[in-house]
Amino acid sequence: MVWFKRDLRVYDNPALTEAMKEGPVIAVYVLSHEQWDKHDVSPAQRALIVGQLHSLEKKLAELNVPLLVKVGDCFDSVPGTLARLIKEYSVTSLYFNREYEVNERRCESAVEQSVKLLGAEVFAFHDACMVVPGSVLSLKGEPYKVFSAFKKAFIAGYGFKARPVAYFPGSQPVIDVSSDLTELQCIGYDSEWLQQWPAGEAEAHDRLERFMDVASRDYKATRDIPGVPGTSQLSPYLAVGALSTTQCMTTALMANEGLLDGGNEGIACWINELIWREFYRHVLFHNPEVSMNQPLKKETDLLPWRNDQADFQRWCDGNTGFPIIDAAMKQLVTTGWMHNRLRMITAMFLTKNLFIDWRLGEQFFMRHLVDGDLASNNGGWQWCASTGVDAAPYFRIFNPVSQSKRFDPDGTFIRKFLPQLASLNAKDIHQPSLAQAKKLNYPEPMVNLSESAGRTKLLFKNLTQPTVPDEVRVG
DNA sequence: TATATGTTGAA
DNA sequence: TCAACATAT
Repeated sequence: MVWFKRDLRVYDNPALTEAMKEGPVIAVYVLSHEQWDKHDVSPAQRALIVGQLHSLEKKLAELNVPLLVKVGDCFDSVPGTLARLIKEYSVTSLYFNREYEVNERRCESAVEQSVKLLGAEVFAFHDACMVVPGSVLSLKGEPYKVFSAFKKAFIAGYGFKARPVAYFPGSQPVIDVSSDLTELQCIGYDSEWLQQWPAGEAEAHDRLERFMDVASRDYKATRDIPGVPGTSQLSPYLAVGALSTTQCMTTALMANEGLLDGGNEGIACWINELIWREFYRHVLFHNPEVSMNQPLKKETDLLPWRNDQADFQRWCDGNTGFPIIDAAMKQLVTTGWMHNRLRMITAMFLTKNLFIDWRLGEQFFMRHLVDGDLASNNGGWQWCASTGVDAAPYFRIFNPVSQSKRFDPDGTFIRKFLPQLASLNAKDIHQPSLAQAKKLNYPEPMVNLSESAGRTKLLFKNLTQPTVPDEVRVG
């Protein structure tokens, strides 16, 4: 039996390939609303998972592998559900790919125990990383805390550490079990999202192929411009496992003469992003705090993060009075996705200008992102909040207006998501005057950027060097 | 994956 | 006047 999780694909799926070597296989997927709620899985991602399960059922059927979808109450019900199936179908061994989040690891251990008690064997594989997490260590045997050092070691070891692409399994003889997705039919989800983010491995592969063309020409120049669709947009497919990072890297390497660094500028730049994803997954593997709402830099939890509901709501709703922020938040809520440059700008604004707890922003993103992934989302937020490993230095605070002028120079992106500002010229659109704002019924800026950034710098500075600030020192 | 501010020197 | 550069946060 193969237990599917966030690896909803038949190509490059080590657990599936290995299981099918040994004998007749049935596939199972267990889901629960409560677990989705607890992990803040967005409606967009729920739809993509449901769609992907339907698509997976068809792909597996071509291999004569039946898929059983079981709906349980929560994580705790997973071992029992699997145990029931193991008894019902006289299963002798369970195959699955590992996950590294704390809850997922606990769940896997519980499953392993209960399966072994039944006398069945367990075979676990790695599919979510390009190299096994825990295998990229410094000479002192410690995990890397700085991306550039991690990248160097990752590249140096890639040749002998990289997980090979799992070969495509041949179909098995027809067995006397048929697919059963009836419990999946009862799962409520909003199928509208599937229009924007169609499910299916074929869709993911198409997008990868199309992107490689664009990447090699324009990625370096356009990847930071939210008004241009210059990024791969593959993250939703990576998040549900319709595609693996190994497949992405293999494709990129083929287009770059096997070079992990250098060669084609655009492709090398994208490979760098794939390594960031890998880095954050390794960081999550080594640091359980990532899965437990705690900062990697412990001392930053002493910062007096504000818990201002009204201000937080304005950020969520895109009513901050800063066009680039507001347009970005509209993009998130309406499309389930936000451009990476904008994720940094909005996160930096929430944490450094509004000084609101990064965890509120992290959760809001998870609740709306179709590509929500704990490791990547938490990594990005802790980078922006300066609470993580290799985080942005606390004094390097983005100015949303400067960023807007630099990365959305003619206001194309702002105009798309804030049509009320469409009439403003390229100069004014980044920061409408009070008169323009009033006329267009657009909110005034909710904070003074330099004052708020200055306060945050001071709070961080006092955290690391606790001294009386100059301003209140006498003499 | 920064920004604000101040200095310098060419025009 | 302003680009180029240095520097502090």
